[in-house]
Amino acid sequence: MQSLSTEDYLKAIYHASQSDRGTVATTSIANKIGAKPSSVTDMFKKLSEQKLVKYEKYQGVSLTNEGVKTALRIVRKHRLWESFLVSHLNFNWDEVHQVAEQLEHIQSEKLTNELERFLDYPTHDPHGDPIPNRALFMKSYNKILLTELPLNKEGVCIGVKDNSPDFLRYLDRRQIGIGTPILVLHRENFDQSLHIQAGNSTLMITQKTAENIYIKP
Amino acid sequence: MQSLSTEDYLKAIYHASQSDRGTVATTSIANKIGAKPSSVTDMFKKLSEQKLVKYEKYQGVSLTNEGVKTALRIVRKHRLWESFLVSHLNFNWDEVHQVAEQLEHIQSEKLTNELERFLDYPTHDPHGDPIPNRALFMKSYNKILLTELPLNKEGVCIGVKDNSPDFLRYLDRRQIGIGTPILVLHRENFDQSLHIQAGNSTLMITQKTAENIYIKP
DNA sequence: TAAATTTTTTAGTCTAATCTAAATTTGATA
DNA sequence: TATCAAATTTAGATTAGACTAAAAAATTTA
Ligand SMILES: [Mn+2]
Ligand SMILES: [Mn+2]
Ligand SMILES: [Mn+2]
Ligand SMILES: [Mn+2]
Repeated sequence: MQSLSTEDYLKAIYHASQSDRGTVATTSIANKIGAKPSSVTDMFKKLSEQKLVKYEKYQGVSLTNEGVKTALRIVRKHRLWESFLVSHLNFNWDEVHQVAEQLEHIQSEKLTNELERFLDYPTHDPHGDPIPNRALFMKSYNKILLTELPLNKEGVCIGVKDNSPDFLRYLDRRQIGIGTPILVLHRENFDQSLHIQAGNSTLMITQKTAENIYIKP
Repeated sequence: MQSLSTEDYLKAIYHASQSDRGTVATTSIANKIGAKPSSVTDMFKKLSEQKLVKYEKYQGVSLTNEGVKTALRIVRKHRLWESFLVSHLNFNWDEVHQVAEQLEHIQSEKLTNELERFLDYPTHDPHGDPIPNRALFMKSYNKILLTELPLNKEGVCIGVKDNSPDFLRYLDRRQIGIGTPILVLHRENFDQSLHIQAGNSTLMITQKTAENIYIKP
């Protein structure tokens, strides 16, 4: 049984190794967790003793199989709770993360599995991220960034890379959400900004926005 | 904002002062919490500094108004979650306490209030205990112990005093639950055991059982 | 490749929450 | 009311998780 803190570290390492592929650096976790690098080093040692990560001084960490499983159990709970908050408790997708950050630590297999059943076995959370099933398996669609969608080829928004409330509320105001059909009408060469059709409306978005939106082509 | 531990102490003090009326002794909390008396003394001092309890050396503690409010906010969450687990997640009433013990610490007013709305503003939890509303007000029925129910006077089970899984499962086997109509057919003078009619079946229960069942006369 | 910079670790400190053992106070008993 | 037992507090130690400051290693730059 892990402490709340070690669970957050494992999850952070898991997410970091998804994007970085391979070993994860001390500072990258320090930034994610909001702790000092020296604290992260301490935790790396602790996790290493528990055989949840492989750690070599100055070389960063990587999750062991057991570490991945533990991380995925947290991710599963996090995303199931986010789904519940949106589907039944009137939360908006920009409000759920903070609360799920706490709920993900509740220890009860029965609770997790019954929640999953109650939600009718959802496969993706409100941000379009895949939810590991009971066996910790998840299938993600193959997806591209909106920056990669060819001109005049219809796509559908299926997720976001940046989960910050600021970005999510910005998308709300632009009426872009999961499921919104999107068409790139024009790509401005000068600054890579895009004119797109999102649902019924035509609008302009910056490159930075486009590279945080996932598209099913 | 309180730590998980201080919240559990406040709740324990609240419950103890409900039954004991007045100040609460160090050992009584030590037993409830499962800690040593010396640890409890330390916590009493901390809570006293935060003005959540009134504490005088060797004289025990009593909650301040602010302490009562804080305790009731925890109790509210505990009982709402218990209700949710039973009504939507297929938990039995003997399984919910342990999980609610964790869920009660989740910090989100919106979550609590939306959960309450989702459950349609329940007034009592699965054990028959009253749920404080948003204003922390709760009205409890007036109730008596089954030991006090007069012979041949119809009553209804509306709660239990002992919430332990052992007792609750025992009641399940006897088909006694919240709402079960109960009639005392005979009281044995020798050992105060009772012959009762519970729902459709007639059965014998000990005094100890009877004094843990609340009845609406 | 040597120097400078950045990253990471070590050493030492702090706080919250716990404990044990010893001292103190209270309250009951003789 | 003096004595004793029980309850409570104090003193001192421990553990997890964090921090700062300084040292060491790795990496980048000149
Ligand atoms: Mn978390
Ligand atoms: Mn999410
Ligand atoms: Mn609790
Ligand atoms: Mn209850």
